[in-house]
Amino acid sequence: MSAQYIHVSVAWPYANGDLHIGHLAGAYLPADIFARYHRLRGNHVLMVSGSDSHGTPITVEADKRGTTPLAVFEHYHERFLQTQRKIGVSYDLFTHTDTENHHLVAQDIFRTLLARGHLYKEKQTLLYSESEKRFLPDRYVEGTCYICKYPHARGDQCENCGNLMDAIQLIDPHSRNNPDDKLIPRESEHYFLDLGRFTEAILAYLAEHAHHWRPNVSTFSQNFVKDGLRGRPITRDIDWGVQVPLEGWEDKRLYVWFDAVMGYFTASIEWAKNIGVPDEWKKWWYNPEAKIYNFIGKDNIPFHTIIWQAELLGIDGIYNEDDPVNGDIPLQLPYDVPANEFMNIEGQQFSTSRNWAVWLPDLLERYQADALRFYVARTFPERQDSDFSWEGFLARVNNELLAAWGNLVNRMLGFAYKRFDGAVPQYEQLTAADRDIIAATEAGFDSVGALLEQVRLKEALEETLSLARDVNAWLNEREPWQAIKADRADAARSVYAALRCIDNLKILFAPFTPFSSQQVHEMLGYEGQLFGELNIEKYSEETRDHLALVYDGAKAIGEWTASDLQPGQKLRQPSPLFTKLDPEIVEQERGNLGKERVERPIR
RNA sequence: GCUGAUGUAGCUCAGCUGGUUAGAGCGCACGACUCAUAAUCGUGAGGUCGGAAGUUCAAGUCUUCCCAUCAGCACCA
Repeated sequence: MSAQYIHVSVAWPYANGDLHIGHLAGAYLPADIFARYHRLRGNHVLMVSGSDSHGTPITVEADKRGTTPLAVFEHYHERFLQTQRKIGVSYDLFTHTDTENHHLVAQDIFRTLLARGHLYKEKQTLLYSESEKRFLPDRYVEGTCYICKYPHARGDQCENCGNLMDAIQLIDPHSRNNPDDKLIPRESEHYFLDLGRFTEAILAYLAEHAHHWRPNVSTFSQNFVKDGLRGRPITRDIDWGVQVPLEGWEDKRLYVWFDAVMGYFTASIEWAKNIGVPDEWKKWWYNPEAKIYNFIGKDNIPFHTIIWQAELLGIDGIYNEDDPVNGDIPLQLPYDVPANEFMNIEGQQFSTSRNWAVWLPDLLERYQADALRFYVARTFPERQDSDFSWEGFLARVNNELLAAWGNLVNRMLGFAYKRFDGAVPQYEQLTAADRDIIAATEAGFDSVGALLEQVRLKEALEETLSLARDVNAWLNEREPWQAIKADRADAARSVYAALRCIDNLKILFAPFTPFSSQQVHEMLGYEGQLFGELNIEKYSEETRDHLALVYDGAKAIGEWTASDLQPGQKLRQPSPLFTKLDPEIVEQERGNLGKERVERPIR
């Protein structure tokens, strides 16, 4: 089978605070496991994402700190790069939305949609601040709830009675920052994306794809369309964001949801520019054989199963009309949108305001990246919400990852190293049982691989773990530590078989726990890296520079194929793969929840 | 209010289109082993599958109602 083109589109985090366990569980880790699997398969993977620099969450945070949106997003963008590098999310490009490239492509998309009649103008009544000379976004507006008379209702929702509302419905609306600043309703003209025009095309798209989607995603999407697709405003009266590329619209910006989803596309284009082959992105976006997978959290489903598709349908052919060979190929829509549900923490919903959260930079100071990856992957909310608990973390890491896999590696590599002169044993002929266990782990390349291709990641990990247990069970039957006393040749056979199984398992585990697989690879005496390197690079555009996280796979030699371990190969001194966790961490970590957090520099 | 989802052993979860004594891992008990970070392996005890009714030769698996939890959407005030 020839190499496939796999695009891994990963949700863009708002750069207004650190990454937490929910980000990892919802999108980044599933995407990375999937991408690493395909990298091992030798497929052409393009995995992109970036920081969402725009949007009111950023400006709100900037106001709170008395600084600029630019400073806020650049601060967190850099922390995102460091954090994701440490936990090993292998983006080909993790950029942000405030690059020249993103602005220009987003504006081209706007113009294309406008030229083709997919946008319409409409007047909206919004709240205007005389003193600030601007329209205030809903989140900046406070007033008395027209339902329950609660005096501090927000412009988008009343915290007291929970009702959603339009800001103009508030009684006595005023600015949140300045209660004396009375707001007045004023008309403002905005562009809307005419989603209704795409209803038929979206229905056809869903009919074609939804059967292989997760049920929660496909049901939700179909209901969303059934409810009727209404136009959505794509411009706002703000000054932070992508400029609307029209004369007379200098005071307005593209609405953040509109420019953020196109990041998958704009980042692909940036990636191609960065590597010096400007058209390279078309191998995914204008290739009917390519498959685009969009990893997101459930809160974003309609944007990624309907609205993004509408945008793509609306710009079909963009940057490709003049291509003499591929000019007729349609722009590709996502093949699958494997959205995860939410990961709660110790039974409660995640919340930044209460600091009921588990922050990745803090975790990475104290725990191994692979231990976190393993536990989170083991409890992925693939079908329903799941729960992150410290007790669970302790149990899964100590009793599963360390006991079943780490210990298997440690016991046999240690045994071989000590008793067979630091080398893979030479052997005469394997027993049937030895051949069987090798074959069983080799079969994992098909069974685990099939699950990974279907994005059934939890099952894939469970299957892998179960193979490691099978090897432990077989080993207890074979007892090379007994055999070596009387029949060294027999011990050599079984130890060789064990090492070969470990060599297979190393690859099967690699998408989940890449760092420790690399360690096993080295302890087995191999050279080279299973995966490439993650680097933080600086890219310069005409008016500004930006940092990005970039995967360099040039030196990667890992392959999703069975081991061909050679007898006699020199081993390296083995050491334990995983650190055993002290049960005391459970109480300590629980104690941190809900308390104020101090952000520390990432080392 | 509407729509959707979830509720299965102490814990975390699997159980596709209904079909033999309801599964896994962890935890627990007992036993084996000692190469290994007291890790591993075997055996076992644990569930009237949220509740009630119904369809069926047969129901965690379908239908209805109810309870609980969660999410999305809408609307009137």
